[in-house]
Amino acid sequence: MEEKGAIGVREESHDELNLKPDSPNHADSGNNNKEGNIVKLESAKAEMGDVTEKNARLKMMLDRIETDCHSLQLQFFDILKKDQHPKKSVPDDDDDDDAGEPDQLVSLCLGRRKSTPSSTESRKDDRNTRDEDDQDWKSSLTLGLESKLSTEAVSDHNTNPSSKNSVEEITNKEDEAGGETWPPRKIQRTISGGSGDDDVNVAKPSHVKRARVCVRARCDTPTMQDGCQWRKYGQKISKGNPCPRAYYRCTVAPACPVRKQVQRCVEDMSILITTYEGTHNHSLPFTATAMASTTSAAASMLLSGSSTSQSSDQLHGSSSSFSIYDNSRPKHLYFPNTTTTISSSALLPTITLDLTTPSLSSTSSTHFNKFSSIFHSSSRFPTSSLSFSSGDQSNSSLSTIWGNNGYHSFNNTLPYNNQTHIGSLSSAASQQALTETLAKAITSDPSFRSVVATAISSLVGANQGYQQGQREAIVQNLLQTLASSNTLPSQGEKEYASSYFNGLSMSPNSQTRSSLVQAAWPFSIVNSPTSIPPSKNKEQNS
DNA sequence: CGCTTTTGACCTGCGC
DNA sequence: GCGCAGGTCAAAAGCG
Repeated sequence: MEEKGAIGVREESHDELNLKPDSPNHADSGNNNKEGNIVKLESAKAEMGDVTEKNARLKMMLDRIETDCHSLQLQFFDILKKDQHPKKSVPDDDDDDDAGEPDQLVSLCLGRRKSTPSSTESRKDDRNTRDEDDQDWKSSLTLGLESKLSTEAVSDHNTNPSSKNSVEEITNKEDEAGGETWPPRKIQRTISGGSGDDDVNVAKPSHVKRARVCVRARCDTPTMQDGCQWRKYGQKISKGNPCPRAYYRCTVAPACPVRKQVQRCVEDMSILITTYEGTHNHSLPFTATAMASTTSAAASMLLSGSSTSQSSDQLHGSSSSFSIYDNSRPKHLYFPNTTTTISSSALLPTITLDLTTPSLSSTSSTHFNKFSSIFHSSSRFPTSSLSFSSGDQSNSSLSTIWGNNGYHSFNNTLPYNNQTHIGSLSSAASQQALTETLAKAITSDPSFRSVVATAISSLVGANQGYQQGQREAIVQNLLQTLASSNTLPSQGEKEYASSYFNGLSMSPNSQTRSSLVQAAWPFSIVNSPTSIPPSKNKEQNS
């Protein structure tokens, strides 16, 4: 983790400090310098002691966090397991979830449910090779920020070896498989069974190579500005939508395998549906990492959710994680008012982040109102419901995080997922409860942490004009504070966290933005200090 | 001239 | 097997 890295750096600096008195400059200086250096040495020693102490504390905290994380995952899994047995249907589950699909929908609702086109794209799959698919799918579920995922998913790794696939590993896999960073044809042949092709045999047969993250957002421009450079390589009119679907590939690096599809929503032309696919094999500018981390977090939620299948295959045995393959009733985590849908159109599992909820258009709404999700899955991947819906009465622990009105939970409303409870607690109590719950979620789920970090980062950058370093520091401090509130329940820290969210939400700038989506989400990078000049974004011209 | 976009052709998978 | 739809390729055109 980052703390470990910091520790290493600090220790190195100690060695340097110890050597300094022997430097030539030191020898040439007089008594004053000598005394000064002695003082410096003393202060350095004192600092060293401080740092050592801090390191020890950090290590202890890290251990605690990991322990808590593991136990929370176990608890979470138990809860989900219990939920499997009772009634199957979720009261407020929309028809679009269940109507057309055989009972294998995954509803991972992070807020208000909304029907999304992707749900209609879902297809069936009753393949016998599900176990292999599971592994391949999982190995493909990381998108974007490799460092984040690889470091933050430590707890995941502890319980789920299959989730260890970092982006690099995935990229290497792809490279090994075909010598190409993106061999779609080969993949397709592999997926389809590919019995005939010799060169395909290198790759393990599977029909899933990566996850897709679909982002629905209101956007006036032809494409969303996510900080990356894209080159359009195709355009198609898809059935049922008069608006053409444009195909882009990342051009930041020559061999970057990441692609995206952009299409207007047929129901609301102001909504842009962007589907990201693949993993960047290069470093990204901060503006791009915001989106990358968002998509990677979403994908990694999918990853963590699928980390242990409870399907009949029992491939991965038992573990502390839940599985979206699990043919159980919907599981609920909760993000306010962003609709996230997991589906499996064609060959790829897809998560849809819907940022177009009604609250988006309200200038009085808070940022986190735009951050709700539904994970909705269907079809091809025998899946269980993993729902973050606010309306479900049987939510998991994480579903208590955001509250029905999203960020309002941070802002003096009840942090309960259950709608019927909204507003039934006093603000102080709700803030405290919320903060504790949030802390648990952050410490227990690296993916969630990543999502929160991304959201906060975007808010900080967009609304307060911080530079990148400041932004990252703020985010880390905030997350650390929130995480600490779970194990070190300082009221001051909790208040800080709550007030911080209040501050973010009440930023006057955010309400004057022409696009609330952009102000509230990584897309706000357009106006952030580190954003890429418009001229760089060729996609604008598409 | 080099890069990007456009666009028709082609390939593949799926459903009937 | 056939047709349809999604996705990609690659030559031609456009642009700075």
